[in-house]
Amino acid sequence: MAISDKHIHILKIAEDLFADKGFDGATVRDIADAAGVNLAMISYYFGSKEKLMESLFTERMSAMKLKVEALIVNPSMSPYEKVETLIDDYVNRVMEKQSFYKIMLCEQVINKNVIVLKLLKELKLSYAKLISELIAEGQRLKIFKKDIDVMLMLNTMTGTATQFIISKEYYKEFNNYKKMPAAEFDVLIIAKLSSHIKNLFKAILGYEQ
Amino acid sequence: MAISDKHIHILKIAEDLFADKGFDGATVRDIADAAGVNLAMISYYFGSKEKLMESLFTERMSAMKLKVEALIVNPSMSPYEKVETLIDDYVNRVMEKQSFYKIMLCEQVINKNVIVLKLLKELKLSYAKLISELIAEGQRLKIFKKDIDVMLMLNTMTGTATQFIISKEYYKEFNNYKKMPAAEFDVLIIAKLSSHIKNLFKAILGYEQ
DNA sequence: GATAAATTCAAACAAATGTTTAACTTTGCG
DNA sequence: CGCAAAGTTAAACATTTGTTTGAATTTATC
Repeated sequence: MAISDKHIHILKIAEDLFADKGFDGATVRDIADAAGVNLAMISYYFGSKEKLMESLFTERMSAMKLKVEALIVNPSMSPYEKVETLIDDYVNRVMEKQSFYKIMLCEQVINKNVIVLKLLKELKLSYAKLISELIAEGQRLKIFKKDIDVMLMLNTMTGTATQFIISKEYYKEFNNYKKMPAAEFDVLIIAKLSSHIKNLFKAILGYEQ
Repeated sequence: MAISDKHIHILKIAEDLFADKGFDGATVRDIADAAGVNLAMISYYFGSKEKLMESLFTERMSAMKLKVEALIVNPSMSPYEKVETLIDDYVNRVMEKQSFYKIMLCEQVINKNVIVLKLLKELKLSYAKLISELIAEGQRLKIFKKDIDVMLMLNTMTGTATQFIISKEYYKEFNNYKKMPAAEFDVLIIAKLSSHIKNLFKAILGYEQ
């Protein structure tokens, strides 16, 4: 199916609503109203609410894979630089696409749509495999420690970042950032999150600057 | 309202269903059927589906608070020991109560029930405050580094653990644990998770054994 | 500008949902 | 026992839900 501007617009609106209310909580009427289109257009364009969700995942996830793959094979970077770049990229992406990462979080818990599930599994495993190779390369070069639990390490990166987006408001309150403009806060927290996770990875991988 | 065995039984069933299908995805009929009670009993016992959820949160969260508080004020432990115990306790609790932690995760994303939201906020902030005092104590004793971002540190603990429970199956597949009995795997992974997080905290807090 | 295809719309549809009702059964207690 | 309270039930209720329909309108093509 060719993707038109209308498709893209509805996907964006649906993304925000799914993130706010969950898949079951956001009704087709909610989405149609927010997108300013007739109720019937959702079925007309996507076939069904389920398929709308699947389109959203296919659309959003296709962009993710390529970037990581390109980074890993880049020959001009050391494993150490690759790890740091990986973290920067990940943190930036999560902060930029908070709605979608919220949806991913819920879908991983709920496990209902088999197509979404398959996409998530594919992404997760291929991601872990790629990073494993990167780590192995660093271990051959004696930059990284032996016996790294790659998935646990990745859990720490994804967990810390996603945990942050769902408790962002508490973070602001606890650290007195309430009056800071949203844009300024985002810049600040991206830097904080990145350096925090890099610090953790340094401990896990055992490298020194 | 006094809590009877029936209350407890329904709560347990509802907990598992909410974790599997989400609050909106699990219907009152689902819960009644799974609990082996008549549909009307849910309203009779709890008032409504929403209040059932609230009861679940009040019930499950009341147990959590006390334990942490008791640990923090314990005078016979050093800050270092307290941190390590805290991690052990947390990892054990998450692994033991996976269903409830899944629900908490989704509810934090979705933010609908104001009472649940209030309980979550209270827990999160009071938790952060308690740990802050513990960290401050360690800093006075020159055991921990200066300038610790307590909430980011806690995000890493909770994020790593919750991320693990939602990607457990991928972890098994990736590390060839598929044939291991579930109980054995749980023991193994609790140990792995604990030592992993302790290692991270060592890097954050800067202490040495 | 005529014709066909694509798009949009209000209305209708059937199924599912949370909740209530009112009758019935069980329990507790003097 | 007698009887009131508590517990249980099947049925009904009013909404809400995702989806479809068939007519109207717009767009594209010749």
